[in-house]
Amino acid sequence: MPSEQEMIQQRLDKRARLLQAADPYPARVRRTHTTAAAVEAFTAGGEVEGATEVTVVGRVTAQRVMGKAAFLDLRDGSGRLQLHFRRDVLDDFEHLSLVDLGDFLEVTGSMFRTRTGEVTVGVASWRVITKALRPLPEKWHGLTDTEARYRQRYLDLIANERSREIARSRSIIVSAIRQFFLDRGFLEVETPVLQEHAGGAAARPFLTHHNALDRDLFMRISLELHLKRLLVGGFEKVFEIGRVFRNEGVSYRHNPEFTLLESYEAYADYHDVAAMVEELLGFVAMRVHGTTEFNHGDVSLSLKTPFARTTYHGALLEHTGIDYRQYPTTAALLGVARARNVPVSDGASWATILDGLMSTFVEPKLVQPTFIFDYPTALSPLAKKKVDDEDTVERFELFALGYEIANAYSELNDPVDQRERMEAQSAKQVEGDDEVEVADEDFLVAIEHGMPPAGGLGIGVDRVVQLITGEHSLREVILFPTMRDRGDE
RNA sequence: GGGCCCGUAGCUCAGUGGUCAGAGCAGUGGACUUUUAAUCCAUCGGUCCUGGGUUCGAAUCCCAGUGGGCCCA
Repeated sequence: MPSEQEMIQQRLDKRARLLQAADPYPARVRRTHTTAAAVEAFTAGGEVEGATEVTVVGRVTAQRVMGKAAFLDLRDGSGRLQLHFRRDVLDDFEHLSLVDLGDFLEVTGSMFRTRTGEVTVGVASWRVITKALRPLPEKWHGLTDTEARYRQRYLDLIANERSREIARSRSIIVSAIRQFFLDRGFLEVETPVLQEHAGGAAARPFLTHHNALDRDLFMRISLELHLKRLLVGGFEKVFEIGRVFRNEGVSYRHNPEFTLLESYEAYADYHDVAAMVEELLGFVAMRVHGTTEFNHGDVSLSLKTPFARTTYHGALLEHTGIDYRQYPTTAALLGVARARNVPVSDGASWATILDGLMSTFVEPKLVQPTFIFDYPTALSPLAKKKVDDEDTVERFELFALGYEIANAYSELNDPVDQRERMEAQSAKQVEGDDEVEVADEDFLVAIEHGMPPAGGLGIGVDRVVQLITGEHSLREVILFPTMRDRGDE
């Protein structure tokens, strides 16, 4: 019999023996203090031995048994507290042999300080409130196997304080973002995940099927087109924090589902949005770090306003010497890319090649937060063209630590222009490029009713968490990242 | 997409062609009434990721696959 099975069987036997005395999984437990509050109450009360009675609950994380006495460590959400069991005090002392690391206990007793100085509960009564059947990771080295940490995140959270800290930071970040927008009078909304067309971005969607309607539906790849419908409907400031799904590879940089924030503000333009993004990131950093300047390893990052600003054309010129306007045809630009050893897939469009140059030579250099303004029209079918230059649109992206954090436009609201550009994208799809914007007739009809001028914003929330926590891998900031099949079950 | 590294007990890891694959922690049995990585004695526990191949002999070498990580694009 495999040893893991043996250990489980031993614990099942203990569970059965516990059951003879009392249910080791009671529905109701008593708790007068968290472990942190118990220590606090003891010290606040002048550390008088026997004066502070507490009932605490938590998980057993260590056992030091010495014949007629035992010390156990109990951990709850607030911290850790030592328990002291004595045979001369407890008539059920022998039942401690039925307790394993990982079990949950409810313990009542009075606080004292041991001669080695540790605040401890002298246990007067106790019971098991959850019997665990499987062993936890090793107490000293914990769980380091990356794969196990992702696949069994609960074990990672038990074993690694850093993982708990990232999860807490993420929660603070998301609630800070929400508060930031609510404070500015934005309305938080929820729009459909299941859509007839997966629009608003260029990405492969997931396809699913509605049985009752006998109809194929796509999972959304962005929030954009429905939020814009709400601008048509008269809301002036809306935002959504939502999960989107892109049917692409998995790696430390990409997860097929990720969290996107989008906001739309009527009567604002992309410069207004840029100013708001600066404030937003500073606000979030203050909430987590208490400062806008912090270090990640040897990189010191400043989210202090204002961020650096450059243009798409200027940034590419600066980092590569390439003036892309000199290469207006696909063939010409392809020659430039090949000369620089940038791999280009067959049939790549002019816009795709240009994007490849940017992501190869410019983006990795952008460590401190940097706005890149004014993108080529061909890359941005939903952004408004510049007044004096129809090959360029009012769009910026924000980069930091070498990756994209935010993307924003002065939103295209001319329905005629919008229709032409969506149809041009659809034509590319017919040519075989499956990562293009899809024409959404229902959306076009909506904006034909009139969508006010607006500034729109998209921010990858997972990326913001990476930026603020300094985590290199997306899989560290997503609690349950998508993993491949282990293939053994 | 390409390159490199890794996968051995529940966990953390040794073991680079030669007896029956090891240690620590965890588990089990014993000693121990202020320990805290408790200590001491004894002991159980293995699909060496999977499948092929080379060899008298493979955890170890080779090939393929698979899962993970890192780097490059």
